[in-house]
Amino acid sequence: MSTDSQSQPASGAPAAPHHFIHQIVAEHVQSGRYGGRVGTRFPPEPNGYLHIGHAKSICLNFGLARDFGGTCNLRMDDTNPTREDVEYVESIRQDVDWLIGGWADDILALKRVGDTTGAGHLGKGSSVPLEPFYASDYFGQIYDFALQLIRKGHAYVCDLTPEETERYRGSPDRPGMESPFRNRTVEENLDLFQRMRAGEFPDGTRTLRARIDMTSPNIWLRDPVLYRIRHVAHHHTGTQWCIYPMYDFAHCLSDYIEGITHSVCTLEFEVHRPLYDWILEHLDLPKELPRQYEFARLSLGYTVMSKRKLLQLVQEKIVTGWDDPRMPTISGLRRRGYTPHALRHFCEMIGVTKYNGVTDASVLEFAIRDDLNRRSARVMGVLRPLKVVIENLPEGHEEWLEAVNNPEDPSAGTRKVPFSRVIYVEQEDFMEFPAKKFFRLSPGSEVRLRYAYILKCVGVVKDASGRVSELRCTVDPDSKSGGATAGRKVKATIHWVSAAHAIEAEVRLYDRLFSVEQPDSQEGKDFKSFLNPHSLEVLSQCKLEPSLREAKPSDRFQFERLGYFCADSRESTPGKPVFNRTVTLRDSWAKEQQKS
RNA sequence: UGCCCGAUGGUGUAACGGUAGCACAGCAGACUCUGGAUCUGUUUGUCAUGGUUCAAAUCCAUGUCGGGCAGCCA
Repeated sequence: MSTDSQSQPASGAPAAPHHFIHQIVAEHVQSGRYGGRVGTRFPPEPNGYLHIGHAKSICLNFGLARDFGGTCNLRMDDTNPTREDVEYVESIRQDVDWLIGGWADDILALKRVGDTTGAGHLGKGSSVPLEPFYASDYFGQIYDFALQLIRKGHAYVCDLTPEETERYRGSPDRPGMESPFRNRTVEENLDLFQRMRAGEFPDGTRTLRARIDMTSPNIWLRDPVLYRIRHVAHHHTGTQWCIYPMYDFAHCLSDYIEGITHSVCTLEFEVHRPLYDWILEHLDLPKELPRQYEFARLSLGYTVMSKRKLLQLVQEKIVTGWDDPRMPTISGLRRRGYTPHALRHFCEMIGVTKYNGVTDASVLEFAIRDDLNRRSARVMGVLRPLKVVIENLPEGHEEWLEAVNNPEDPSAGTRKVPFSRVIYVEQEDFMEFPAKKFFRLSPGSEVRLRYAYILKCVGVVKDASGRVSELRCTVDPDSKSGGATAGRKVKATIHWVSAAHAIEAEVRLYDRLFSVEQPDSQEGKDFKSFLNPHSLEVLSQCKLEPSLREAKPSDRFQFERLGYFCADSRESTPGKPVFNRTVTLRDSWAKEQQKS
């Protein structure tokens, strides 16, 4: 199969532009490097939940493997037991499965439970129990590589304290100084390193360091630490180890062990690349070496993307958890009602470069609207009810009107909605003193009730405080949808719900979490001082059409004229639904209002 | 005053020495029983200065601006 045909979407839609990493891989495949094979990996550290920035990396790594008939390993980059946890590995597994499901699940490579060789198996349709790869599965092999480096004179045990190590390292514009322990004999280094492993020394007293160049302009080449002592249990390896390899040492070797060909990471690792190569090149490694390539991480407007900051929001209970629908986490977006398809399309739209830009939040909103418009069933629900009594309808009047489920998809069919003498309409669809260009209800004006009659406002009832509490209206009996004068034009159509038939439900309106586009790059100010106080609004007495009573958790709908909503995956139950607003519909009336 | 990387409309990107294109956003209009969707049109751009070349967003030089690097974090 040609790589070209594989990289074309099946639909015949124009191919996504090939970014620079895609081009590099294409050249390698063409020239037969790595035997024409492509192996990528997605290597999160299990110290937090995945966010939409990880989604970009997932789409990149799985997409590359998919385009070239390769595989992508899901690997836990778990070399620091003090901050990692199984809760996170489970959430990562779930989020990845959800995001790539139906798109690249046959690209996902896992490994046999308990296997530590780095051999992968495709996750889909496997008959043996599989689990993600773990860098910690290679601690044995990585330890042996460390011994090899020592024997070759390329690594030494250093007794400098952390503070001293920092001092000896120098600074970016000033060379470092060599450690007094740099010239120990191979035998002494071997002995000391083995005793480090045996647990003879307390935390922080010794490290294993690469012997490179303390005067290098690249700080990461100034005898970087390869191993540190940590007498703590590891979530995956238990108490087998009290020394743990650093990222730089473990990552390139994990890539090598798994047969990764293209190791794709974000820009901040660019300066680590010489070290990645140095380690692999100073070991006796028979297989072709993996290479590292870097791209710009995603920044998205009106949110933050660092795991540290997201963790802070969770711990300080500013949000309800990692899956709070306002969070940019994959689990939060899922709970908010985002689809995997929309997220993938978003990742395709933003591209892959080495430029650190900020992606406009409207791109994400477009992606989800575009997808939900095609797929979601339309229903009617009134968020802020205003009672309407239709005076020319008899008491007890009831009829069931036909409504279209999805104008974008005729196969979705139709349903019946109940109509009666007392209905609710949206408060904001009525203005006692209509603004310019306001086409909806006002005293004496007419609107179309969606799928029903043309309604005329003939009276306004106010409560003691002067607030409009009820509308008195009449209906044009010939104007029923499909009826004699159904074609009569009125300026607006509004949604409604029959009072007698409505179900009452809680609806949560979400808005951006922050009120400025870049909350974490405001000079001298904490990102939390830019939280949007209106990021969540809970409406408890919304009136919804009765078909929604049995909505199942995670069911998605378009509430006509309002937006897309999704039954909450945690708190919604059939019979008592709770809805989250995923995103509003585009609203040109709101825009019009903002102008004035 | 170290090293590495980057710079194309408001935003994100494409163009690989040969007509600066796409998407989002914006604006204007058409259509519409969702002020949705759809359709049409449209404003706005190669960081600067030199050089190479018949021809430069693209190659070279210098400068400017932005990002990254001094964890026993990843």
